[in-house]
This record gives sequence, C-alpha cells and structure tokens, in this order.
Amino acid sequence: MLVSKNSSTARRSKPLPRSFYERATAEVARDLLGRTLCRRLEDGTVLKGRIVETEAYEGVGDRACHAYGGLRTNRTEPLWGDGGHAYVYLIYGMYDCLNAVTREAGRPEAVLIRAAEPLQGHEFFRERLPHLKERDWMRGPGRLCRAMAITRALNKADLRGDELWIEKGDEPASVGVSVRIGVDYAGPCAKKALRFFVKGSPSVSGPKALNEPVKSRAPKRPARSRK
DNA sequence: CTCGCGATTCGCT
DNA sequence: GCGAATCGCGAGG
Repeated sequence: MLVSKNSSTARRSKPLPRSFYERATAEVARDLLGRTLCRRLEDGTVLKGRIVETEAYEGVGDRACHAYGGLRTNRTEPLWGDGGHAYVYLIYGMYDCLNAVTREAGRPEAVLIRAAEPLQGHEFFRERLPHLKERDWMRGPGRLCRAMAITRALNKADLRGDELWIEKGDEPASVGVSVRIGVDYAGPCAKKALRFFVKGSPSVSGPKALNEPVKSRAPKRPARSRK
C-alpha cells in the first residue's frame, strides 16, 4: 500500500455541508472562524489553513457588496448562484480574493475569507512567498489566495469539491468583531460590524486599532436549535 | 471605445 | 504614513 507523505491519499475529513452556507451571511462569517480551508493541487499536494478572519457582504442592500443594487453581470454571477460555492475575483489588477457564497440562489451574498493560519503545506508556502514570515503567508485576502494557489480558475467551484473545500476545524477561544476593511466608499454600510476575527491570532490582518478593541464582546456561535 | 477605480500589497520616505 | 503597481469591470458617450 502506498503511503503518502504529503497526505494526498489521506482520508479526507468531511467538507461542511451545503446547509452550512445557506444561512444568514453574518452567521456564516462568524461560524467560519476556526474552520480549515483546504486546497488540493494537481500533483496531489494538500494545503491547509485555519480561517482566522472573515467579512460578511450582505447582498443587494449592502453598498459594499459587488451585487449592490441588484447588479448582476458576468463578474457577479457566482454571487447569484447556490450557496457553498466559491466567488473569486481580481482586485487592483493583481490579487485574487476568495469568497464563500451564502444563502440560496437569487440571494447574492457572500463571506470574504480574509486571513488564515498555515496548517499544512509549509514547504510550498515558503517557496511561494519567500519574502514573508510564516505568520504573514495568509495574512490578508490577496496573500491568502497567493499562498494557497487560489485563482479565478476556481471561480464558481463547489466548496465541497476535490480542489477546494472547508472542513470542520476547531472553535476559536475568543472572537472579535469590527467594521469591514477597505470599504469606506460604502457610506452608512461601512459602519456595520460585519468583520469577524480570532482574537490573538498572529495572522489576522488589518489595523491594530480594530483588532485590540476595548469593549467588544464576542457573539457565541449560535447553538443548533432543535425545533 | 474611453475613462475611473477597486473587499490590496509592497516598498520607500 | 504615502503612493505606485496593474488590469478587468461597469458606466457612459
């Protein structure tokens, strides 16, 4: 029996189900913290990172959202599809950003994955981003995609697929909340507390002032209600 | 077709 | 702290 060192043949933990994504977007964003983002390369190498920072984009009424005002174009098409798929777009002509589409088809909402802590694939990451320290490999949405080789080729990919998926992971000890980063143009929507991060993680991006807040209390992961 | 600009990052002052 | 890099997208002529 072939034993693979890079775990390409290792049994794979189950990806989060579609139903995970078909909920209120802010809930999904909060709930994605601590989960394991996984990427399988063509050669079988599997890369993993622990999600430590996310942002919710709440659809047609959210001025910061690409689908604001009902905008439906070739670019925003993935947002309009089923939850549990990837929306990968290019920003500033050089960086890809990864979103997890939420809600059901017809509700164009998503969660931007802003940062993660490297869990698996250190050799690959180091070779790809030699100028950065380990903690910075996935610190920021552009670097995260760079490190994990996530490009627009994965746009619309199923997040339960073979190339890209998200696993259960572990519950963070402490969660922070703040306004979203880089959306000052969004008027009143820019004030909404839709950014979630794992407090104390060295891989969280953004200004210090947002990450070491004074009074914020972390909302708890909503208990699975039984009706 | 032209124009303005962005859910960022990096390097320099 | 500031500005350049770099190009696809969306709006408008």
